[in-house]
Amino acid sequence: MSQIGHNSGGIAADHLKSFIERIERLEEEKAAIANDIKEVYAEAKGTGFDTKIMRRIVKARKMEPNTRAEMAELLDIYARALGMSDIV
Amino acid sequence: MSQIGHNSGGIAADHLKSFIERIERLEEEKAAIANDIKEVYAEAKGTGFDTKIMRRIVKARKMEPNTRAEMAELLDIYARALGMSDIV
Amino acid sequence: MSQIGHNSGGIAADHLKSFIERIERLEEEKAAIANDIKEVYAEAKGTGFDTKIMRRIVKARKMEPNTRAEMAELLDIYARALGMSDIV
Amino acid sequence: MSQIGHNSGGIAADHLKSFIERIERLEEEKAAIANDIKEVYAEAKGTGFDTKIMRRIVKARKMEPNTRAEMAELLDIYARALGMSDIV
DNA sequence: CTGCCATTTTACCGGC
DNA sequence: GCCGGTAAAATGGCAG
Repeated sequence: MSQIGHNSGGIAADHLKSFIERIERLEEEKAAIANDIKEVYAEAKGTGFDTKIMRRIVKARKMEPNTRAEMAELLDIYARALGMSDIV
Repeated sequence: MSQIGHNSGGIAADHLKSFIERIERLEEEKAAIANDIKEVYAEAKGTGFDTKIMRRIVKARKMEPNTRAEMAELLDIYARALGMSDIV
Repeated sequence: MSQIGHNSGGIAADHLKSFIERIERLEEEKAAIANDIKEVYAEAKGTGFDTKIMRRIVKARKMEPNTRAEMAELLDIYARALGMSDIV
Repeated sequence: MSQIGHNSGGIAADHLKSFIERIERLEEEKAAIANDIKEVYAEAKGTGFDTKIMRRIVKARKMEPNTRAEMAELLDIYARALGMSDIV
Protein backbone atom coordinates (compact mmCIF):
# COMPACT_ATOMS: atom_id res chain seq x y z
CA MET A 1 0.00 0.00 0.00
CA SER A 2 1.30 3.42 -0.93
CA GLN A 3 2.13 6.16 1.51
CA ILE A 4 -0.98 8.04 0.51
CA GLY A 5 -3.07 4.90 0.72
CA HIS A 6 -1.67 4.24 4.13
CA ASN A 7 -2.44 7.71 5.39
CA SER A 8 -5.95 7.87 4.03
CA GLY A 9 -6.44 4.38 5.37
CA GLY A 10 -5.45 5.59 8.81
CA ILE A 11 -7.93 8.42 8.66
CA ALA A 12 -10.65 6.17 7.35
CA ALA A 13 -9.86 3.64 10.04
CA ASP A 14 -10.36 6.33 12.66
CA HIS A 15 -13.56 7.34 11.02
CA LEU A 16 -14.76 3.76 10.94
CA LYS A 17 -13.79 3.29 14.57
CA SER A 18 -15.81 6.35 15.45
CA PHE A 19 -18.89 5.03 13.67
CA ILE A 20 -18.52 1.62 15.28
CA GLU A 21 -18.22 3.13 18.72
CA ARG A 22 -21.26 5.32 18.25
CA ILE A 23 -23.20 2.26 17.22
CA GLU A 24 -21.97 0.24 20.14
CA ARG A 25 -22.91 2.98 22.54
CA LEU A 26 -26.42 3.13 21.14
CA GLU A 27 -26.77 -0.62 21.27
CA GLU A 28 -25.88 -0.56 24.93
CA GLU A 29 -28.65 1.94 25.57
CA LYS A 30 -31.05 -0.16 23.59
CA ALA A 31 -30.13 -3.26 25.56
CA ALA A 32 -30.66 -1.36 28.81
CA ILE A 33 -34.16 -0.37 27.77
CA ALA A 34 -34.93 -3.91 26.65
CA ASN A 35 -33.95 -4.95 30.11
CA ASP A 36 -36.25 -2.38 31.66
CA ILE A 37 -39.11 -3.79 29.62
CA LYS A 38 -38.32 -7.25 30.85
CA GLU A 39 -38.44 -5.99 34.40
CA VAL A 40 -41.83 -4.40 33.91
CA TYR A 41 -43.18 -7.70 32.61
CA ALA A 42 -41.64 -9.45 35.59
CA GLU A 43 -43.27 -7.00 37.95
CA ALA A 44 -46.63 -7.45 36.24
CA LYS A 45 -46.24 -11.18 36.52
CA GLY A 46 -45.51 -10.83 40.22
CA THR A 47 -48.79 -8.93 40.54
CA GLY A 48 -50.64 -11.84 39.02
CA PHE A 49 -50.96 -10.83 35.38
CA ASP A 50 -50.39 -13.21 32.52
CA THR A 51 -47.43 -11.82 30.62
CA LYS A 52 -48.01 -13.89 27.53
CA ILE A 53 -51.40 -12.29 27.12
CA MET A 54 -49.93 -8.89 27.90
CA ARG A 55 -47.40 -9.29 25.13
CA ARG A 56 -50.16 -10.09 22.70
CA ILE A 57 -52.09 -7.05 23.81
CA VAL A 58 -49.09 -4.80 23.33
CA LYS A 59 -48.52 -6.22 19.88
CA ALA A 60 -52.18 -5.88 18.94
CA ARG A 61 -52.24 -2.23 20.00
CA LYS A 62 -49.25 -1.61 17.77
CA MET A 63 -50.91 -3.14 14.71
CA GLU A 64 -53.11 -1.29 12.29
CA PRO A 65 -56.74 -2.32 12.79
CA ASN A 66 -56.94 -3.24 9.11
CA THR A 67 -53.98 -5.56 9.26
CA ARG A 68 -55.48 -7.21 12.30
CA ALA A 69 -58.81 -7.77 10.59
CA GLU A 70 -57.15 -9.09 7.44
CA MET A 71 -55.11 -11.61 9.36
CA ALA A 72 -58.14 -12.73 11.31
CA GLU A 73 -60.03 -13.23 8.09
CA LEU A 74 -57.24 -15.20 6.45
CA LEU A 75 -56.98 -17.40 9.52
CA ASP A 76 -60.69 -18.02 9.35
CA ILE A 77 -60.58 -18.86 5.65
CA TYR A 78 -57.74 -21.31 6.07
CA ALA A 79 -59.39 -22.86 9.09
CA ARG A 80 -62.65 -23.35 7.23
CA ALA A 81 -60.77 -24.92 4.34
CA LEU A 82 -59.53 -27.48 6.84
CA GLY A 83 -62.88 -27.97 8.53
CA MET A 84 -61.77 -26.34 11.76
CA SER A 85 -64.27 -24.45 13.84
CA ASP A 86 -62.52 -21.46 15.31
CA ILE A 87 -59.03 -20.18 15.63
CA VAL A 88 -57.74 -17.86 18.28
CA MET B 1 -4.87 -40.18 39.27
CA SER B 2 -4.34 -43.79 40.27
CA GLN B 3 -3.95 -46.65 37.85
CA ILE B 4 -7.43 -47.84 38.64
CA GLY B 5 -8.83 -44.37 38.34
CA HIS B 6 -7.11 -43.96 35.04
CA ASN B 7 -8.48 -47.21 33.69
CA SER B 8 -12.00 -46.68 34.80
CA GLY B 9 -11.66 -43.15 33.53
CA GLY B 10 -10.70 -44.49 30.13
CA ILE B 11 -13.69 -46.77 30.06
CA ALA B 12 -16.01 -44.04 31.22
CA ALA B 13 -14.55 -41.71 28.63
CA ASP B 14 -15.37 -44.24 25.94
CA HIS B 15 -18.82 -44.62 27.35
CA LEU B 16 -19.34 -40.90 27.38
CA LYS B 17 -18.04 -40.59 23.85
CA SER B 18 -20.53 -43.22 22.77
CA PHE B 19 -23.44 -41.38 24.35
CA ILE B 20 -22.35 -38.09 22.84
CA GLU B 21 -22.07 -39.60 19.40
CA ARG B 22 -25.49 -41.21 19.60
CA ILE B 23 -26.94 -37.86 20.55
CA GLU B 24 -25.14 -36.07 17.77
CA ARG B 25 -26.36 -38.59 15.26
CA LEU B 26 -29.95 -38.11 16.41
CA GLU B 27 -29.60 -34.35 16.32
CA GLU B 28 -28.46 -34.55 12.74
CA GLU B 29 -31.57 -36.51 11.86
CA LYS B 30 -33.70 -34.00 13.68
CA ALA B 31 -32.07 -31.13 11.81
CA ALA B 32 -32.67 -32.91 8.52
CA ILE B 33 -36.36 -33.24 9.25
CA ALA B 34 -36.57 -29.62 10.36
CA ASN B 35 -35.11 -28.78 7.01
CA ASP B 36 -37.72 -30.88 5.23
CA ILE B 37 -40.42 -28.95 7.07
CA LYS B 38 -38.88 -25.70 5.94
CA GLU B 39 -38.96 -26.94 2.38
CA VAL B 40 -42.63 -27.86 2.57
CA TYR B 41 -43.43 -24.36 3.78
CA ALA B 42 -41.33 -22.95 0.96
CA GLU B 43 -43.20 -25.05 -1.56
CA ALA B 44 -46.53 -23.97 -0.10
CA LYS B 45 -45.41 -20.37 -0.31
CA GLY B 46 -44.46 -20.89 -3.93
CA THR B 47 -48.00 -22.13 -4.54
CA GLY B 48 -49.39 -18.91 -3.14
CA PHE B 49 -50.19 -19.80 0.44
CA ASP B 50 -49.41 -17.54 3.37
CA THR B 51 -46.92 -19.47 5.49
CA LYS B 52 -47.37 -17.31 8.55
CA ILE B 53 -51.03 -18.24 8.65
CA MET B 54 -50.20 -21.86 7.93
CA ARG B 55 -47.88 -21.95 10.93
CA ARG B 56 -50.63 -20.61 13.13
CA ILE B 57 -53.01 -23.25 11.81
CA VAL B 58 -50.55 -26.02 12.53
CA LYS B 59 -50.02 -24.71 16.03
CA ALA B 60 -53.76 -24.35 16.65
CA ARG B 61 -54.41 -27.92 15.55
CA LYS B 62 -51.81 -29.07 18.05
CA MET B 63 -53.49 -27.24 20.94
CA GLU B 64 -56.28 -28.61 23.07
CA PRO B 65 -59.55 -26.87 22.23
CA ASN B 66 -59.98 -25.95 25.88
CA THR B 67 -56.62 -24.24 26.07
CA ARG B 68 -57.46 -22.33 22.95
CA ALA B 69 -60.78 -21.15 24.34
CA GLU B 70 -59.24 -20.16 27.66
CA MET B 71 -56.58 -18.08 25.98
CA ALA B 72 -59.16 -16.41 23.79
CA GLU B 73 -61.20 -15.56 26.84
CA LEU B 74 -58.26 -14.14 28.73
CA LEU B 75 -57.29 -12.03 25.73
CA ASP B 76 -60.82 -10.73 25.59
CA ILE B 77 -60.86 -9.92 29.28
CA TYR B 78 -57.59 -8.04 29.13
CA ALA B 79 -58.64 -6.23 25.98
CA ARG B 80 -61.89 -5.11 27.60
CA ALA B 81 -60.00 -3.91 30.62
CA LEU B 82 -58.11 -1.63 28.25
CA GLY B 83 -61.13 -0.58 26.30
CA MET B 84 -60.08 -2.39 23.15
CA SER B 85 -62.70 -3.83 20.87
CA ASP B 86 -61.39 -7.09 19.49
CA ILE B 87 -58.15 -8.97 19.50
CA VAL B 88 -57.05 -11.50 16.96
CA MET C 1 -55.38 -13.21 -3.61
CA SER C 2 -53.59 -16.24 -4.88
CA GLN C 3 -55.02 -19.12 -2.94
CA ILE C 4 -58.34 -19.83 -1.30
CA GLY C 5 -60.90 -17.21 -2.04
CA HIS C 6 -64.22 -16.84 -0.32
CA ASN C 7 -65.27 -20.31 -1.39
CA SER C 8 -63.34 -22.41 1.00
CA GLY C 9 -64.14 -25.78 -0.53
CA GLY C 10 -62.13 -26.44 -3.65
CA ILE C 11 -58.90 -27.64 -5.07
CA ALA C 12 -56.97 -25.02 -3.09
CA ALA C 13 -58.48 -26.32 0.14
CA ASP C 14 -57.35 -29.83 -0.75
CA HIS C 15 -53.93 -28.52 -1.59
CA LEU C 16 -53.68 -26.68 1.71
CA LYS C 17 -54.85 -29.74 3.60
CA SER C 18 -52.18 -31.79 1.87
CA PHE C 19 -49.42 -29.35 2.84
CA ILE C 20 -50.62 -29.17 6.42
CA GLU C 21 -50.73 -32.91 6.74
CA ARG C 22 -47.25 -33.34 5.29
CA ILE C 23 -45.97 -30.83 7.81
CA GLU C 24 -47.75 -32.51 10.69
CA ARG C 25 -46.34 -35.86 9.69
CA LEU C 26 -42.81 -34.46 9.62
CA GLU C 27 -43.30 -32.76 12.96
CA GLU C 28 -44.33 -36.06 14.47
CA GLU C 29 -41.13 -37.63 13.23
CA LYS C 30 -39.16 -34.76 14.61
CA ALA C 31 -40.84 -35.08 17.98
CA ALA C 32 -40.09 -38.80 18.01
CA ILE C 33 -36.40 -38.13 17.46
CA ALA C 34 -36.40 -35.44 20.11
CA ASN C 35 -37.82 -38.05 22.42
CA ASP C 36 -35.07 -40.49 21.48
CA ILE C 37 -32.51 -37.85 22.38
CA LYS C 38 -34.17 -37.33 25.72
CA GLU C 39 -33.99 -41.05 26.37
CA VAL C 40 -30.31 -41.20 25.57
CA TYR C 41 -29.69 -38.44 28.09
CA ALA C 42 -31.79 -40.32 30.63
CA GLU C 43 -29.81 -43.49 30.04
CA ALA C 44 -26.53 -41.61 30.39
CA LYS C 45 -27.79 -40.08 33.60
CA GLY C 46 -28.64 -43.56 34.89
CA THR C 47 -25.06 -44.56 34.19
CA GLY C 48 -23.80 -41.76 36.39
CA PHE C 49 -23.10 -39.01 33.92
CA ASP C 50 -24.10 -35.43 34.51
CA THR C 51 -26.50 -34.53 31.73
CA LYS C 52 -26.05 -30.82 32.17
CA ILE C 53 -22.38 -31.16 31.41
CA MET C 54 -23.13 -33.50 28.54
CA ARG C 55 -25.41 -30.92 27.00
CA ARG C 56 -22.66 -28.38 27.27
CA ILE C 57 -20.27 -30.72 25.52
CA VAL C 58 -22.70 -31.36 22.70
CA LYS C 59 -23.26 -27.67 22.31
CA ALA C 60 -19.54 -26.92 22.43
CA ARG C 61 -18.77 -29.52 19.79
CA LYS C 62 -21.42 -28.01 17.58
CA MET C 63 -19.84 -24.58 17.79
CA GLU C 64 -16.21 -25.63 17.74
CA PRO C 65 -15.88 -25.97 13.96
CA ASN C 66 -17.21 -22.45 13.60
CA THR C 67 -14.96 -20.89 16.18
CA ARG C 68 -11.70 -21.18 14.28
CA ALA C 69 -13.32 -20.28 11.00
CA GLU C 70 -14.83 -17.23 12.60
CA MET C 71 -11.59 -16.01 14.05
CA ALA C 72 -9.96 -16.41 10.65
CA GLU C 73 -12.85 -14.53 9.15
CA LEU C 74 -12.33 -11.77 11.66
CA LEU C 75 -8.96 -10.93 10.16
CA ASP C 76 -10.58 -10.88 6.77
CA ILE C 77 -13.29 -8.57 8.00
CA TYR C 78 -10.84 -6.11 9.44
CA ALA C 79 -8.80 -6.28 6.26
CA ARG C 80 -11.85 -5.43 4.22
CA ALA C 81 -12.74 -2.65 6.61
CA LEU C 82 -9.35 -1.10 6.03
CA GLY C 83 -9.71 -1.79 2.35
CA MET C 84 -12.74 0.43 2.39
CA SER C 85 -10.55 3.20 3.69
CA ASP C 86 -9.11 4.04 0.31
CA ILE C 87 -12.50 5.30 -0.68
CA VAL C 88 -12.25 8.02 1.91
CA MET D 1 -57.63 -16.35 38.94
CA SER D 2 -55.45 -13.68 40.42
CA GLN D 3 -56.12 -10.59 38.36
CA ILE D 4 -59.11 -9.33 36.42
CA GLY D 5 -62.13 -11.48 36.92
CA HIS D 6 -65.31 -11.25 34.94
CA ASN D 7 -65.79 -7.64 35.95
CA SER D 8 -63.27 -5.96 33.76
CA GLY D 9 -63.58 -2.48 35.24
CA GLY D 10 -61.74 -2.10 38.51
CA ILE D 11 -58.46 -1.50 40.18
CA ALA D 12 -56.91 -4.42 38.36
CA ALA D 13 -57.87 -2.91 35.03
CA ASP D 14 -56.18 0.33 36.02
CA HIS D 15 -53.15 -1.56 37.13
CA LEU D 16 -52.98 -3.46 33.87
CA LYS D 17 -53.37 -0.26 31.91
CA SER D 18 -50.53 1.27 33.86
CA PHE D 19 -48.21 -1.66 33.12
CA ILE D 20 -49.11 -1.66 29.43
CA GLU D 21 -48.48 2.04 29.13
CA ARG D 22 -45.12 1.82 30.87
CA ILE D 23 -44.14 -0.91 28.44
CA GLU D 24 -45.32 1.04 25.44
CA ARG D 25 -43.39 4.07 26.58
CA LEU D 26 -40.22 2.03 26.92
CA GLU D 27 -40.76 0.43 23.55
CA GLU D 28 -41.02 3.84 21.99
CA GLU D 29 -37.70 4.80 23.49
CA LYS D 30 -36.19 1.59 22.25
CA ALA D 31 -37.53 2.17 18.75
CA ALA D 32 -36.10 5.68 18.79
CA ILE D 33 -32.66 4.34 19.62
CA ALA D 34 -32.97 1.64 16.97
CA ASN D 35 -33.69 4.44 14.57
CA ASP D 36 -30.61 6.36 15.70
CA ILE D 37 -28.53 3.27 15.01
CA LYS D 38 -30.03 3.00 11.57
CA GLU D 39 -29.10 6.62 10.91
CA VAL D 40 -25.51 6.08 11.96
CA TYR D 41 -25.25 3.20 9.52
CA ALA D 42 -26.79 5.35 6.82
CA GLU D 43 -24.31 8.12 7.52
CA ALA D 44 -21.43 5.68 7.42
CA LYS D 45 -22.70 4.31 4.14
CA GLY D 46 -22.84 7.83 2.75
CA THR D 47 -19.18 8.22 3.70
CA GLY D 48 -18.29 5.18 1.64
CA PHE D 49 -18.32 2.40 4.19
CA ASP D 50 -19.95 -0.95 3.57
CA THR D 51 -22.66 -1.36 6.18
CA LYS D 52 -22.79 -5.09 5.82
CA ILE D 53 -19.15 -5.35 6.82
CA MET D 54 -19.69 -2.84 9.60
CA ARG D 55 -22.48 -4.99 11.01
CA ARG D 56 -20.17 -7.97 10.95
CA ILE D 57 -17.54 -6.01 12.83
CA VAL D 58 -20.01 -4.93 15.48
CA LYS D 59 -21.17 -8.49 15.88
CA ALA D 60 -17.62 -9.81 16.01
CA ARG D 61 -16.63 -7.31 18.69
CA LYS D 62 -19.62 -8.36 20.73
CA MET D 63 -18.59 -12.00 20.63
CA GLU D 64 -14.86 -11.57 20.90
CA PRO D 65 -14.64 -11.30 24.70
CA ASN D 66 -16.60 -14.51 24.98
CA THR D 67 -14.59 -16.49 22.49
CA ARG D 68 -11.42 -16.86 24.51
CA ALA D 69 -13.27 -17.51 27.71
CA GLU D 70 -15.36 -20.14 26.02
CA MET D 71 -12.39 -22.00 24.62
CA ALA D 72 -10.83 -22.04 28.05
CA GLU D 73 -14.08 -23.29 29.46
CA LEU D 74 -14.12 -26.11 26.94
CA LEU D 75 -11.04 -27.61 28.50
CA ASP D 76 -12.67 -27.32 31.87
CA ILE D 77 -15.81 -29.00 30.62
CA TYR D 78 -13.91 -31.94 29.24
CA ALA D 79 -11.95 -32.17 32.44
CA ARG D 80 -15.14 -32.34 34.42
CA ALA D 81 -16.56 -34.92 32.06
CA LEU D 82 -13.56 -37.11 32.68
CA GLY D 83 -13.81 -36.35 36.35
CA MET D 84 -17.20 -38.01 36.24
CA SER D 85 -15.49 -41.14 35.01
CA ASP D 86 -14.53 -42.28 38.49
CA ILE D 87 -18.20 -42.73 39.22
CA VAL D 88 -18.43 -45.48 36.66
C1' DC E 1 -43.34 -24.55 39.76
C1' DT E 2 -39.92 -21.55 38.58
C1' DG E 3 -36.18 -20.22 36.07
C1' DC E 4 -33.19 -21.32 32.30
C1' DC E 5 -32.16 -22.77 27.72
C1' DA E 6 -33.40 -24.34 22.93
C1' DT E 7 -36.35 -23.71 19.40
C1' DT E 8 -39.44 -21.09 16.82
C1' DT E 9 -41.40 -17.07 15.19
C1' DT E 10 -41.28 -12.30 13.93
C1' DA E 11 -39.19 -8.09 12.27
C1' DC E 12 -35.53 -5.94 9.83
C1' DC E 13 -32.19 -4.83 6.51
C1' DG E 14 -29.88 -5.01 2.18
C1' DG E 15 -29.93 -6.60 -2.67
C1' DC E 16 -32.29 -7.58 -7.07
C1' DG F 1 -41.55 -3.96 -4.22
C1' DC F 2 -40.42 -8.70 -3.18
C1' DC F 3 -37.34 -11.96 -1.33
C1' DG F 4 -33.65 -13.97 0.96
C1' DG F 5 -31.04 -14.14 4.83
C1' DT F 6 -29.88 -12.35 9.48
C1' DA F 7 -30.81 -10.50 14.37
C1' DA F 8 -34.34 -9.94 18.08
C1' DA F 9 -38.39 -11.52 20.53
C1' DA F 10 -41.38 -14.97 22.12
C1' DT F 11 -42.78 -19.40 22.99
C1' DG F 12 -42.17 -23.91 24.77
C1' DG F 13 -39.67 -27.64 27.15
C1' DC F 14 -36.55 -29.26 30.47
C1' DA F 15 -34.06 -29.81 34.78
C1' DG F 16 -33.80 -28.82 39.48
